[in-house]
Amino acid sequence: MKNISKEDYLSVIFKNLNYDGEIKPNIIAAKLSISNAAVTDMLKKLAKDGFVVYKRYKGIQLTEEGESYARNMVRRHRIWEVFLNQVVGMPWDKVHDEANRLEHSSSDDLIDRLEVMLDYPEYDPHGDPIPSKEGKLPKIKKHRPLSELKENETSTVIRVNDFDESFLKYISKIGIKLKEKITVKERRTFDKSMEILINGKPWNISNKLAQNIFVEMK
Amino acid sequence: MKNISKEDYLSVIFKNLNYDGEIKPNIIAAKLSISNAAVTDMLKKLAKDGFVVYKRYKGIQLTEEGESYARNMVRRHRIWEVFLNQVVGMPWDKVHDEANRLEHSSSDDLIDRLEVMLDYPEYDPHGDPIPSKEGKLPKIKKHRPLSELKENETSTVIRVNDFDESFLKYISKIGIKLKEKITVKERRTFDKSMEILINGKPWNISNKLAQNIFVEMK
DNA sequence: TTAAATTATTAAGCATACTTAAATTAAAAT
DNA sequence: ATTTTAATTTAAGTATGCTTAATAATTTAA
Ligand SMILES: [Mn+2]
Ligand SMILES: [Mn+2]
Ligand SMILES: [Mn+2]
Ligand SMILES: [Mn+2]
Repeated sequence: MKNISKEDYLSVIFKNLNYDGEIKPNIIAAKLSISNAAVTDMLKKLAKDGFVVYKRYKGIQLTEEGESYARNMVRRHRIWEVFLNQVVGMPWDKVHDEANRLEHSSSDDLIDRLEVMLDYPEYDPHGDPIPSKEGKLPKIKKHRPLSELKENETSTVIRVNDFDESFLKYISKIGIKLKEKITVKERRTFDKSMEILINGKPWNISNKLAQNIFVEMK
Repeated sequence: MKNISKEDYLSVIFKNLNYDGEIKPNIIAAKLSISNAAVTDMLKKLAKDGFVVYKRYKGIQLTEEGESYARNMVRRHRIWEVFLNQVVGMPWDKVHDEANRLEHSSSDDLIDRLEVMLDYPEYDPHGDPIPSKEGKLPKIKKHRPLSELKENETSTVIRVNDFDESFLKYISKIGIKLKEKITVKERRTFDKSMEILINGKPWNISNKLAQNIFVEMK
């Protein structure tokens, strides 16, 4: 293939399939910030290429080929993120955007070399699992958004959403990182904001922030 | 800018300017393997963008902005090559193609980080000089193609053309690398092929091969 | 210095990946 | 069950970066 747009469509589809393995066009459009019409267009092409199953007005599915292509894109993305973070020393709030471009520009050979250098990492800097060359995903602990914790519950951060630089920058600043313990001290019904304890220090965070941080579900 | 095509045009123009700082469209077309018509088209766009000076039927020049953009592209390319070769362990015959894609997909910040990691390298794996962030090129020794050496002359390889994988693979195989000494034992007028000595071993090489290897001019 | 060859430009057309607007279908609300 | 809203598709159009064919200008050779 080798087509940045198509690769981005496949990644978005793969990462947003529902429990039936389907996705609706408007979700794709929203994630890619393009019109629904453009998505319809592209879905027809992807179907002709054999990457998706497309029937008008029905949920979109990935074919086996589409899924494996998409999974490989996710692999590329996350291996780049680990590499940029661990080897190049780029902060975790910068690696996602950089990887979003590099993922389309590297040979499988390069990705494999990076993986070896990194000694086969299983998770990216934000806690997302990295598919192996064979397409297998490592197990990831059950988790839920921090926003769902009850008052006085404590849990451990195991994943954060990685697509917004300023979000990551801010949570780093207040001491949130992977494996960090967080306690919810107070939940406010009015705006769902909460007071949390990190390293003994109290912070007020919005519901939207809490929705993008994921903690262990024991 | 951020446009792969335009970046490639600027690189090719920069690397192929004649001594008057000009280049003709057909050279660009040949280097990019596209039609002359496409080049005329794009030159108009690049002129409108302020990157080149374009007057119908005249030699093309880079503006100051165009030159600095192009120089930075060359910098990106060569830093990637060094990184891939030295850090990732990719052989020198593979790094050019990989860098040709990565050069368009990396932030200046990433390039600068790679440069620091590599401790400000001055030459790429093929002996080409790397422009500094400020656009300065390190001095490179005077050199000439191996094909111009006289019989029984010996000289040191300081640069090789990097755009053909099989060429690089072959010359590696027969022991040619940077800083290697080569002696010309015999030159044949018929096809300009020559017998050379590398590490005491004799090899027959074609004129075309010899034209792509550059040795010190003392 | 004229003719021939080469190079450059224009013109028309194509594929890709978008857009907005209008029409159609499906889903949700009453 | 009907209406309203939302999602999807179709249609028409745009910008980009190419193509080939025809034309024009320049360069080279005779
Ligand atoms: Mn990411
Ligand atoms: Mn990530
Ligand atoms: Mn190169
Ligand atoms: Mn090189």
